[in-house]
Amino acid sequence: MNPLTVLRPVRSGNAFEETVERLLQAIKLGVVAPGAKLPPERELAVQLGISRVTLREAIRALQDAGFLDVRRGRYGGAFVTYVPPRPDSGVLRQVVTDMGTDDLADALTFRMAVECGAAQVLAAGGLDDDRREILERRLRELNEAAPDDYRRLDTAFHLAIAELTGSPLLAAACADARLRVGDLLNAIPMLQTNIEHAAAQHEAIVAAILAGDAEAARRAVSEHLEGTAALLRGFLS
Amino acid sequence: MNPLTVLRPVRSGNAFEETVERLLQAIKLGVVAPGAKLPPERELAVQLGISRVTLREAIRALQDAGFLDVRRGRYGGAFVTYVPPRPDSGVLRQVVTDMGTDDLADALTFRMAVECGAAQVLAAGGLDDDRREILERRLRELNEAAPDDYRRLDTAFHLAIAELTGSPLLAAACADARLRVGDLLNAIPMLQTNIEHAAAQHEAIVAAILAGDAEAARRAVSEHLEGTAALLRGFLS
DNA sequence: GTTGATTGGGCTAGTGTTAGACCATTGATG
DNA sequence: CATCAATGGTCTAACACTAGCCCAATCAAC
Repeated sequence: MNPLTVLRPVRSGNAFEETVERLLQAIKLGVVAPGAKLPPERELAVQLGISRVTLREAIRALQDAGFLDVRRGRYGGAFVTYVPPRPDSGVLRQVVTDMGTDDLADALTFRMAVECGAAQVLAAGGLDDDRREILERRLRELNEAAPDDYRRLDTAFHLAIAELTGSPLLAAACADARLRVGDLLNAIPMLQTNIEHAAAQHEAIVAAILAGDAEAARRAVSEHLEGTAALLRGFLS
Repeated sequence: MNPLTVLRPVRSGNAFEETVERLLQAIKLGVVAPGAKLPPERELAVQLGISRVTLREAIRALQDAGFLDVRRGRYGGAFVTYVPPRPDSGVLRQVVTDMGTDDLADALTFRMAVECGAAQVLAAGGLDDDRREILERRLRELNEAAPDDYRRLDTAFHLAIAELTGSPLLAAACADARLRVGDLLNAIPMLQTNIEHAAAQHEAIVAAILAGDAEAARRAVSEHLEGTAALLRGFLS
């Protein structure tokens, strides 16, 4: 048992850096849509478990970097100005090289494991009617998505699988995995054939989960993610 | 997409508390065996990404609580004095109620997902000869374990599967999952039939991984963990 | 207009955390 | 028995972070 796995850093950085990273990824992932605003500072600071001062520094950094527009007064707030860049293979190559091959492989492996695990657990555990409906609604919304909303709703769909397991730890792990590949996914050009292919796979995933077939759910997610992973790995060679 | 999943706390507590928790679980899990010592403070502080002062406060707390014996001078250090209590269903009931049913279910679900995911990924990715040997050695050591070493080597075996994927993120997630159920596993009485049953399942897991059968690996881990989970859930009713 | 609720902006005092230096103790080695 | 390397013990100055408070701006409602 490698002690370095257990006795690993208890903190990944200072509170300011972690907060900037979190907010940035929330923005890039579309958790807060362009034009919408973040929760009020006082609320958000509580959610993130940090002081308002630290949160404000992070917001200030994102404002300076052009991701947010902060307005004072009632009905004010921190509004998202960032709009995802048009996917482009040049951008993708840049993002991949920025990330480093080791980190990329790590993130892809991690994502494969936790998302497959979540689908398996959800299928095996069974869903009540409310949860079935949520899952089906997410799928429907994704299928009807306008191109600009596709990434956001795709993320929402995948995260919903983890959230529906009822395990906050698992949901957090899947969210973290998604955050780590967020820039990559945003940079992948969306071809019509890819979208159709993905839609079929999404249907298969939902069908397997609703059928309570853990085996098939795992396999469907695995195949779905393998497509993305293979595409990204292609850029390493 | 639930914003609370993404905009969750960036810190789980202060550095001191997190460090105490980490060290305590490392001790309970047998990462540092009874009678052995922790790495020197200066090294350990770097590994944990904290200052020596904070680390020393944590070590002091564990010393006061009777888990460590700290000795000065060359060949000194912080020696583990803790020895796992004899498993006992009274202790188990206590641990389960202390933990709370929600946290327990969360931890078990999380563990099921990440360990199944790790086995699947490892089987699918294939192993070179060095890694095959490590996996086989862990299994052999576990099968030959004396009763007092069983838990420690069982943890080492399960963690090895995650570590062998080469994904630090995944290894960390599995270690975290294991830490969260560590107290529970330590409190489960080990019956001879259980050990034999577990041994057969461990063999099946390794066989599936070495055969590159992701499907079977996932299923074998799932069945293995389901046994423990069912036993623990029994204590909730 | 005036008001009032909501929101960001800023300040202060106190606590947590860090980096680095230096001291004290121990025990194997010569 | 003197030495010395390794280790825990302690101190300080600087920085990070927090809680709490009040101020300033905005705008819908009246």
